[in-house]
Amino acid sequence: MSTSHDELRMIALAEFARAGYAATSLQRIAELAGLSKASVLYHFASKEALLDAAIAPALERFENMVAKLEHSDASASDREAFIHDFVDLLIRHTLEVHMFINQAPSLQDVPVFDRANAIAVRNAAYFASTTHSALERMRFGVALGGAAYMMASQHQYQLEAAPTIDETRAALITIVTELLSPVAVRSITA
Amino acid sequence: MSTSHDELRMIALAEFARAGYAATSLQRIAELAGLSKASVLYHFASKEALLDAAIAPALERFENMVAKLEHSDASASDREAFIHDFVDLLIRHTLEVHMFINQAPSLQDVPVFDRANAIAVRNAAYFASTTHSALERMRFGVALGGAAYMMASQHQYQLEAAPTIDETRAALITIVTELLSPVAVRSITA
DNA sequence: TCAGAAACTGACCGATCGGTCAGGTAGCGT
DNA sequence: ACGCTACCTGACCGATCGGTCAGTTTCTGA
Repeated sequence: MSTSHDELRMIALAEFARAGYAATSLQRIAELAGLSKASVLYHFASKEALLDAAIAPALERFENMVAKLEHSDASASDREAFIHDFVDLLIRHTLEVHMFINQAPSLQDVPVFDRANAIAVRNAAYFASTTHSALERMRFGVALGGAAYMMASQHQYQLEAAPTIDETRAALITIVTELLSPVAVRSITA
Repeated sequence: MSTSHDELRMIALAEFARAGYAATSLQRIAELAGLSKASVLYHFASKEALLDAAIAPALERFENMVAKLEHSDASASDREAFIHDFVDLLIRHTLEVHMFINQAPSLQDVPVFDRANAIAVRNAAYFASTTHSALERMRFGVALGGAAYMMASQHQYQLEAAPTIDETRAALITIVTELLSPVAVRSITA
């Protein structure tokens, strides 16, 4: 039925992520979909509504993850489960993550990005609350931010051999687990 | 003499970083500087030239760092020196880093961002060449990307106690050093 | 003092933006 | 065959964009 509707959502997401929300015109999306600009605005009330529809599903998933984490008993297995969910989110919603990493600050006035920012902050606040060490907090930030940035920007750094999805997933889980281990014994060789 | 010139460069950098290059109009920059739009274009031939002037210094510094690293003998002390330089760059040129992290993909057609991307890729290529492990490569990416993302986005995650510059520097150096240690012994507690 | 350079400005240009609207067209249940 | 609805369109709107230009003010060095 609403194939155009879904198609537009997917096209818009890809183009918003590739070229940026502000730099992507409705005209451009219409061309990519083989429609007129007026048709795009028939399916979505505004450009902002289109953005909302494009990233809301991933956003809700992230919201649920954080909510689950906040209501957990802070056990190691809960944290482990979160890491798996988080990495899975990065892999399955790379475009949305790309958008958030690369455009969130510029789009503070767009409501759906406000929501995304709020959840990211809640997530950061949860991890920050589990330690009093500034170093530890920074480690959390580098872990989650770095993993997200890595997925979002992977393509522009890939030289030859691109790792498979499974390799990527395994590596990210390993690295994030290392950095998020609250009292890990870390032996560093200079 | 050219106080307006430098002032415009700094204002533009701050606003480009805060709101995004595409979303920042020359009119807006002119207002912030207390000048007319035409005056802005008197000092800089175009909006793009203004962007170039704003981020070129940081870019050249990064270029020199990578060049030095490439011509080093790959000793541990060279890598250590690079890490210090890199973290220092993140701290001293936070706005430019912010711009690169958050807007590089959207601005591929702007020459100066092409240059920045090219250097980042060269940097990634150097570290990738020092190992055959996909996990190790990913660790490098998370370390450098995560540290940069952390500095660029720190402010939106800061809840109450903001760490001092020195704390931030020390923490970042520690974390990046850990992740970049090629054959580090890593003991992880589950 | 005065000429020329540097700094600055308002008015204007074509292009493009997001969004509106009146109307056309295709499919479908009856 | 009919009417209703969903889908789609070209033409148009006001606003804003980056950039140009002719002309004015301000600064400066001889």
